[in-house]
Amino acid sequence: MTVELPKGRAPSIRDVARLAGVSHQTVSRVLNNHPSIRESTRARVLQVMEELQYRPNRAARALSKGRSRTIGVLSASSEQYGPASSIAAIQNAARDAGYYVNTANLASGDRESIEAALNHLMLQAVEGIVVIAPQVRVFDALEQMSIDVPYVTLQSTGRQSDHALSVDQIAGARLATRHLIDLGHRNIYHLAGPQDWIEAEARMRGFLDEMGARDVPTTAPILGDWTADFGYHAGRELLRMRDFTAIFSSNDQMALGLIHAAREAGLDVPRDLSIVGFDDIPEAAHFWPPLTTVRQDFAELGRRCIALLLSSLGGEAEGYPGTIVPELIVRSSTAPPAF
Amino acid sequence: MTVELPKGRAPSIRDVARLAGVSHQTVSRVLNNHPSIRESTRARVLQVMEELQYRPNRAARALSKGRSRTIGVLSASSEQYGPASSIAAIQNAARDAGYYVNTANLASGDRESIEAALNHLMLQAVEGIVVIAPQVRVFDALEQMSIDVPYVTLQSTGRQSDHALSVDQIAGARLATRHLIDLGHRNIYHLAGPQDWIEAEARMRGFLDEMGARDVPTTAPILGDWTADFGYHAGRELLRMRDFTAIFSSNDQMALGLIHAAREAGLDVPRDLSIVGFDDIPEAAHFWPPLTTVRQDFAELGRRCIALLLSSLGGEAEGYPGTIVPELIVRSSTAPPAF
DNA sequence: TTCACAGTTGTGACCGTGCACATGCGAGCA
DNA sequence: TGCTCGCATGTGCACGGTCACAACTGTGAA
Repeated sequence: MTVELPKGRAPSIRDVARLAGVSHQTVSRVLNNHPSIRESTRARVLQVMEELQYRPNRAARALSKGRSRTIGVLSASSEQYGPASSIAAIQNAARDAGYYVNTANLASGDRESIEAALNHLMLQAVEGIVVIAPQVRVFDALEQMSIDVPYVTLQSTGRQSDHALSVDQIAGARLATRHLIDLGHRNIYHLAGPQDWIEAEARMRGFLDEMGARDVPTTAPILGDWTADFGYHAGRELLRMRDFTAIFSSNDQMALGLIHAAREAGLDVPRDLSIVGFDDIPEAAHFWPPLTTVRQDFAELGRRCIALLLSSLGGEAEGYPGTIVPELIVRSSTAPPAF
Repeated sequence: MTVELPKGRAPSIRDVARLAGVSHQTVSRVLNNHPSIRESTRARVLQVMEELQYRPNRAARALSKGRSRTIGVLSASSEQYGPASSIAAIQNAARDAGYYVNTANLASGDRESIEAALNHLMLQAVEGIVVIAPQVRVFDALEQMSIDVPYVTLQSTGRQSDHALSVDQIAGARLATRHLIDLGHRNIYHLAGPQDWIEAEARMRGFLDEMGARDVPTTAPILGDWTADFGYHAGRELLRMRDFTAIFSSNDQMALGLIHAAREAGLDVPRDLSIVGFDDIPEAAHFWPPLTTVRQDFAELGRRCIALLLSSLGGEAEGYPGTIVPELIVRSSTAPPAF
């Protein structure tokens, strides 16, 4: 027996209902696992759904329930390993929780671009926003546009503690700095990330805290842009005066550029110069020399991020997971200073 | 004067209509830039929208028009530079065209995982799908699930020419191979990508074509998994018998691993061993030695991909852009063989 | 004057789903 | 028997847009 298919459109619950000999509401109940459905009825409905290749219409559901089940991700430099990993993890976690994810990329860091991206997300009626970007400016924009969906960022911000995931970037940076100090270094530079990225700020804070705690004098951190190119050029500048024996770089890519510059200047890493990175990208173990760095679990970060956002969406407020502490991975780019 | 806001819900076109003293249909026409609207009416409506902070409801629009304006991206290894760059470009291009993008990540390459991802996308009523994954299996799944939305992949597949973007990966691979042959190498290995990735296959084909055209005998390519780790381990295996003087790696990460293995074995790159990569990731210029590689314009790829998909969606079938030819970037990881 | 016509605006139905409420039915109990 | 109660199911409407069609206006030509 062939079923009569509706002409152009996709089958709706009413089509299913008609063929199963029930009301559309019964079909809806089957879809939503309502308890009071006779088993035989449920089976019949499910069978018709199968025959018709029925798929619920998300737009209709969203319209009727007033909820989009969509989470927005506002991201910058999403082609880099760290952000990309987090985004992937966020998408997986959201999908497991029955949510959809929409990503808006920042063309640049200016207000106009941020507003465009936020508008794009708001037009889709996202229920929450995850920020992976220069958060300071984004937060300003969020407030100024009077956007009232909950938002979350991957790093703690200090001023927005409710929205923050407490990944202890500061502890990670202290770990890296302590490692250098313990090796005997006293003249240590810090190559930081862009100014208003929270990660960059937290890592810088960790560096300064540890240096202060150990009474090691510091120089002003250099603000970079996360790229290997920047690390290379900054390295060339720095190496004009060799008044340091170690550098703590705010991410692995810039560390790679630094190593490149050091080698070009005829220095051996780690004999003449120790370098520590941050992130532990998969390539870091294969740099030459293999990079000592601080491992971040980006995937776990993404998962917790979604957990936090969902609990903030009024869902099951499951116990808030504790702080993630990054881990120092010692490889071969660090050694005691040569005197 | 304060406007009377509707209580809980967001304002709808009917709220705007009431306050502007027009019908809801007139508001709709303003939204859709209908030509026959008196300028004064349009201005009044726009002003009320501004006052009410009105935002159109995407779900309602999608429901009534029967179009979701959403494109799905099916992606694997989306945390790697190449895929991540393409995804970002796709998102930007789609946004510019007024589309939304939803990404589904493949947990693994098995059929179950692919079907779950495709289901996720279909539940959102995506109008088209971009595939950045082991396409062979995904295409099988697409056919078997009788999914009838148009789909596109970043690379030409041979058998699915309608859905393909003709980026000449083969030409890129030939460029790399030719470079090695021209330097004088005759014993060249190829470290390929995973078996059913179209990119991997195309690059392998280019390698074999060029070797054949120059009458250089070849050995069977080694199938890798795109990671630096794999390149490292494959390199250690290969270097047990040093019956080659050059390797063409299917991407830059594996090339990095190869260099690592070569150095550990006491070989100098490029004096004892020449290595060519593929992609030109931003870090490739800072490897040691800086990597000779084939540059792909991932962003352009993403843009054209969306252009193709949109034209396939029946939109403005704008002239199909020509083939992108990758470019060989010669750095310091290649040299004539030492005899 | 009358009519055709273009420009501008309004009316009501419809898209697919979920909710509130109503209804039918059988079991348990006084 | 009559009543209550809980399960299983049905009816009608709301959600916020768009579409088809109707209606009203003013203008120019016959």
